[in-house]
Amino acid sequence: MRQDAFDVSGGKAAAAAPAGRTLAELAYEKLSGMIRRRQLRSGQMLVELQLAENLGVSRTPLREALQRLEGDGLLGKSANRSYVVRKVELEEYLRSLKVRQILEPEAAALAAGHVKAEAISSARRNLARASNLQPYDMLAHYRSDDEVHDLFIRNCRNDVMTDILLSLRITTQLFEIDTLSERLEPDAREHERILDALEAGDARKSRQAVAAHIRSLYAFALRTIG
Amino acid sequence: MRQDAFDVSGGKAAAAAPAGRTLAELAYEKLSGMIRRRQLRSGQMLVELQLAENLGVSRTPLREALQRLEGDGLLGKSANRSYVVRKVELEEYLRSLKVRQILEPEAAALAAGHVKAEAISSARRNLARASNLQPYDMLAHYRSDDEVHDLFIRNCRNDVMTDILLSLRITTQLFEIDTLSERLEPDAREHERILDALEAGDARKSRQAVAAHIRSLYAFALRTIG
DNA sequence: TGAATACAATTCGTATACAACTTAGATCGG
DNA sequence: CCGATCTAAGTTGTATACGAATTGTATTCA
Repeated sequence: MRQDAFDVSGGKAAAAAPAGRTLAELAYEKLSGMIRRRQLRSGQMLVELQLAENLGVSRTPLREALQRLEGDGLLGKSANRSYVVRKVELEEYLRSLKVRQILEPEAAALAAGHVKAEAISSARRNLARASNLQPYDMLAHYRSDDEVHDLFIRNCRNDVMTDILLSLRITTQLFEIDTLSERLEPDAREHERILDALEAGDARKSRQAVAAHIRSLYAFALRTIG
Repeated sequence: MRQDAFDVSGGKAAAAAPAGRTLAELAYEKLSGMIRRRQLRSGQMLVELQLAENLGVSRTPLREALQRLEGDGLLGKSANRSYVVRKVELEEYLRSLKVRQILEPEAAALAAGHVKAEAISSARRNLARASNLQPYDMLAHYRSDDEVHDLFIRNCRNDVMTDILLSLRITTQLFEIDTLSERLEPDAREHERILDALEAGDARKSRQAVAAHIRSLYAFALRTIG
């Protein structure tokens, strides 16, 4: 009656759950994907009963999913207490970029020399593919972006830093920028430099390449919108 | 029928809620306090029905509170699917210190010159009081610690950074260290240097003082436990 | 015609009942 | 005496019913 990872007190113990995944988890994953794929637009109000019927679950597990999504920063609450897809304004986007500017270069430096060559070449392939897609495909752009940043975010060997950087990327993706296609070319160029540095296992160059990339994002946002 | 901060689509709109605070929020606050005050020990398993009766609410709002607390990192889930008070091991503590070592000095530099003199002197008073308490009072130690760090965490004028640093402090406080009383004297000394730098509005000195403090924490943890 | 008020509909918050599942303990067989 | 299996108790997951509060609309009166 002892658990694996937790030792101290505790009472009797027990359990319960429908075999594999719970409906709440399922709803969470579906909604998370819908938001990221822009099937639910920023600012859109979510009505629980309606959404529940749509997903084929009752309100209880749906609400659990909504609460988790709020915690992740994907949803917010309107004055009505209704959930809404969070809208990230320029100000918050810039602030989160400032934090990323501090952390991500360090993560890249820590990851240098610890990224599998296979993962790097995969990122290179998808980067080239996304760059050449006609017409411009925003989702492919985001996917490639994720893949590159994930390389050092997930390989910096510091779980705490990884979690923080992953959640910061949510903010980034929730920020809707209608001139995003203009970032395709500079992103590709800067990402390649990052991949080169990681591949070489050069911490200093990795740090520098990521720093330059984020500075570039910051300047672009200011120039285009601010 | 338009909300304040959210513009896009949305449907009709509506609302509902028991006047002031909801039971879920109330339960959240109570539990959060109980964990921080160590009334619920790390690793302790929480039984929903039991806890609900204890707090005088039904399982539904209680579960909402538990889910939020899990999102905050205060609770985890055991293999039983039961919630447990999260146990932070040395490894995670050190990792979170590494991240703090990167971010907090920057936060302090950003906050320098923007902290109200009144807040600083209050922190100084409570610091002195906590240092002289006989016998050693862990909770007072933590409270004073919070007050000092909050000074620059909440005044760095970057919400995103503030939220991240606040959640990192949860990890810190969940890490149970039985020789914490030995930190009383060094903490006091280092905190005073931080307060001096903030009071002078000197960004460089603030950054340096915070960096030194966190290095000291790191070294202490390694020396005492590792 | 305009404004104020009453009403109805919609929505979230909460309690509760039930189902699914796990574990502990007892019982039975070898 | 040891092991396996069955049973019962306890816990979480889910559905649903009801209550409370807000908002949009209609109605009425000046």
